[in-house]
Amino acid sequence: MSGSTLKTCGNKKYHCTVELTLQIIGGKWKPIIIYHLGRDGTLRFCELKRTIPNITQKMLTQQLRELEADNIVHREVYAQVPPRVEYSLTPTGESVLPVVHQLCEWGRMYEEAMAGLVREHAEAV
Amino acid sequence: MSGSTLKTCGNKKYHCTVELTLQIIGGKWKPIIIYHLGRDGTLRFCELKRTIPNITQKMLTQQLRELEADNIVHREVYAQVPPRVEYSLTPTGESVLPVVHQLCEWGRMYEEAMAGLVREHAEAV
DNA sequence: CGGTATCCTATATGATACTG
DNA sequence: CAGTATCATATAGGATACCG
Repeated sequence: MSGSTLKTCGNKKYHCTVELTLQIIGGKWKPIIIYHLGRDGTLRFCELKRTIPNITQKMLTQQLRELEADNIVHREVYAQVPPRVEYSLTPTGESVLPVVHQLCEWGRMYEEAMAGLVREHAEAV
Repeated sequence: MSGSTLKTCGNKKYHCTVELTLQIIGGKWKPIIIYHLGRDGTLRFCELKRTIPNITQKMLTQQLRELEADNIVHREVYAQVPPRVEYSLTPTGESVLPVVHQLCEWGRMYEEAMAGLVREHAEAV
């Protein structure tokens, strides 16, 4: 961990594998996208957009393209008018689901723990 | 997950708990710092600095202060000349170790899988 | 030794308008 | 519907110099 030699994987440069993982799933919207694709299996662009209300079209496109380049997400284009594009997780994408869920789970525990500390402090006063 | 209501925990704002977790441990150097404190128990500032060769003094200080504010790291100051400051994980900080390790582990698997894909491709050509 | 302070660059994210 | 293109802003990260 954290040696000074720079490694490469695809387009990513990193020193240790935590960094690599965070470069792949660490974007503001990426874990959310992965989570929903993991839950729903396949979603169209507009469905993802509706599911994640605050995301802009630009960010959704961008993050999906990066996830696709990193072999996390599969993009299936149907030659129709109007166009239909469906997104789903690749096997590699599915392998990262437990990681995303653990991030979620730890955050939930942390949330509660901090709420507890605040309560204790309030009672002490 | 990903509702549009903004939650608050300490100084952090987030929609879902993945975001919260990544705000806490997602900095460029934070997982590395946590990892080393998890392995070594207690480290002085200069020891951390030496252990993470590429980090600047400013970033190390900054990330440590944020981790301290988030109750991940404990900072113990000894009133001496020259000064001596020791850092260690809080119980909350220790609870995040498995998460960091899993990020590490998934990255390692991903690394190998991608190397495998590249090899296959090379053989096919 | 363990920091601050200042300045600067790079990257991430966002708002808005337009398009096949 | 599923995008692009452009412009603007915010935040992260870094180089360097100085300090008790």
